Parts: sequence; C-alpha cells; structure tokens
Amino acid sequence: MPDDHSPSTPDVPNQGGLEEDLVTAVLTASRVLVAISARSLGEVAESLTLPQFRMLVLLHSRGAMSLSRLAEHLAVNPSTAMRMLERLAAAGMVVRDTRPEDRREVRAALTEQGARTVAGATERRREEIRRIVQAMPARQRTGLVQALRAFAEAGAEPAAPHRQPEPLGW
Amino acid sequence: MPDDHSPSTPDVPNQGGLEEDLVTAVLTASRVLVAISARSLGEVAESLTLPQFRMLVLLHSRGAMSLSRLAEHLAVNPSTAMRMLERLAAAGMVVRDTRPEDRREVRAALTEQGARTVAGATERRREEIRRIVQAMPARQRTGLVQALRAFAEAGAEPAAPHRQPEPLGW
DNA sequence: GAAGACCGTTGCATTATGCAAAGAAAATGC
DNA sequence: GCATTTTCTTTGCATAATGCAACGGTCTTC
Repeated sequence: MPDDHSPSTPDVPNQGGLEEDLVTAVLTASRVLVAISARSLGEVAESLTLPQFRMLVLLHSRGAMSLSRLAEHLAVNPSTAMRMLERLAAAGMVVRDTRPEDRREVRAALTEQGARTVAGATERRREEIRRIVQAMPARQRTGLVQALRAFAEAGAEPAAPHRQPEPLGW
Repeated sequence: MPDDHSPSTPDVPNQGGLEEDLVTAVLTASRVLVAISARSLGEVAESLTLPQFRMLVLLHSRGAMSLSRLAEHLAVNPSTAMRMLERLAAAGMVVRDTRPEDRREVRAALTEQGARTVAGATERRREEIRRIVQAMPARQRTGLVQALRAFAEAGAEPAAPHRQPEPLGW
C-alpha cells in the first residue's frame, strides 16, 4: 500500500466517512488493476516494451494513422513516435507508407502479427479480470457493474480540456 | 478505449452475460484510474519521472531501506536503483548513508522534501477520486465501496507467489 | 584464515523521451 | 504564379530508465 492515509478523522458521521472509505477503496482497487495491466503485458510481450505496446493498442483500436496523430494520441513528441515506429517496423509489428494524396504524411498500420499481439494481450487481461471477478462473492457482482459504470462515466473527462485521447493507452 | 472487445456474443443469457459485462466494466474503469494516477503525478512532479516517484512512494510507505531491498521491491536491477538514487539524492529527495553494523549496505531514506512530495501527490490523487465519486449518483456509492473491497481482496494476490510489494508503486 | 555469499558500483548497450533544427510538401496570400 | 506560412517527417543532441556482466569491498562460515 504505497500511500494510504487511512480514513482519517471521520468528521461527518455517516456520509463523510462513507465518502472517504470509497476514495480509499478506489485507490486500493486501482493498484490491483494497474498490476493486472502490467502483468498481462509481460506475458505476451517479451521483447516488447510498454510504450511500444501502447502504440500497437492505439493502432488496433483506431486503425491506421499518421505519425503525427499517433504522437498526439500517445501524448509524446513526434520524434519519439518516429523512433518507436522504426523499431516496431523492424519487429514486423507495423508497416509504414507514404500517402499519395499528401506525400508528407507517413501512415502506419498494424501487420497481422501486430494485431495478433494486441488481441492476445487483451484477452489475457480479460482473463485475469475474469478470474478475480469469479472469486468475488456473487452478490457483490451485480452492484459492481452498475457502480463501476457510474464511476467510469463520472470520471470520463473530469476537468481536462482536451484529453480524451487514450490517457495512457492501456 | 484501447481495446474493447465489446460484450461479444452473450452466449449464456443471464449469468454469463453479466460476468462479461463486469469484466468490460472493470477494464473501462481501469483506464480512468490509470489516467488519474498519471495526472496526479504530472502536476506535483515536474522534473520528477514516474519511476523516481515510485521509489519515493516506496520509501515513504516502508521507511528507509537498503539499495538491494529497494531494487527488489521495485523489481528492477540494482544498477538501475543505484542510478535512480543518485539522481534523487542530487534532487534533495533522499539521503544515503552506510550502515555501521554492515558496511556493505547503503541505506536510503526520504528527506523532508521527499516526504512532502509524496504526500502532495497522494492527496491530489485522492482529491481527483473524491471529485469523481461526488459526481456519482449517491445511490451507487454504497454498493461500490463493498464491491470494490471485494474486488481488491479477490485480486490481491491472484497466483503470484511473493508479490505483495507494491505492484507498480502507485 | 580461506572460501563463498552478499552488496554496491561502474562499464556497456538499448529504449524512451524531449527540444531544436533541417528538409520536403502542401496550403495560403497577394 | 510565386513567395510565405504551415504542416509533417526526419535527424542531431542530451538525459533517464533498464539489464547484464564484471569488479572490489565486506561479512559469514567452516
């Protein structure tokens, strides 16, 4: 537990305490989720780094796009995206080609192998989650679905102006 | 949404579908949580990288320890931990000293500044979560606390033998 | 007291990253 | 129609994170 300021002083008897409990619960759950994400990668990836995987996932979910868009969505410098593309291309995960309409652009797309890699990691992640979910008391599950949806919706885009593009890509 | 194999074919009418819905809901919620973690760092950190922050968090939660332990908990090579410590020491976040009992060991500890940095980031993260939680329909909150606890407990240590030490440090 | 185990350190290589400048290509302005 | 500006990619340069392997102190053990 990296940082756990326990429920602290329960100033407001009921509602206040519940809220802090919830904050703590979310914080705790987030550690589990992050660990799962990291693990699901390590098993499929080998030789593939996390940033590289993020790029593959992006291409998988949004389809082929230019280097600029790629860098934008990943929130990295174009030069960084450029070099990652080089390595991924060398690894046979993506292909690049210049667009005839606009010869400045370089479009990157997943190869078969790249797509398989992404699909594999995703499935593995779902399996891990599924395993945990199955270990939960059944009566808790129903409530969790709705609650999590409400949570994700409420936290979709808090205050950030223009940041819907793949927070961290996983 | 990096990878979202929508609920796919709901083969089993009720229970099966619910379970897949839950898996998807968790997957979605995990993106929000990871984004929060990343954001809470970026605002406090400046000039501080994520791995460096993880090290600070570790020292904050478990107290001073040797370089070996540090590397072990962070799951990195001692040489990596070594160099990170150098940079953090240069930044005034940690101090190092040799132990008299065993002059091989180098103990690292947080400085006042280091502790403040960790506390600040944690508080910011809690605030973000709190804000989202407050945006949720009140009726969903109660269920979420219990459900999340059940989830975190079920997923605490799935199959990994000895891995309770800070999944990813945040 | 010598062998072996443990610990930190340093050298070497690769990846990720950002900033800045250069080069090529398209869009705009007049 | 041509010059200016904008957009995109690429390359140079610097720093951080990382792992592996080798080295040199410092215990521990027999």
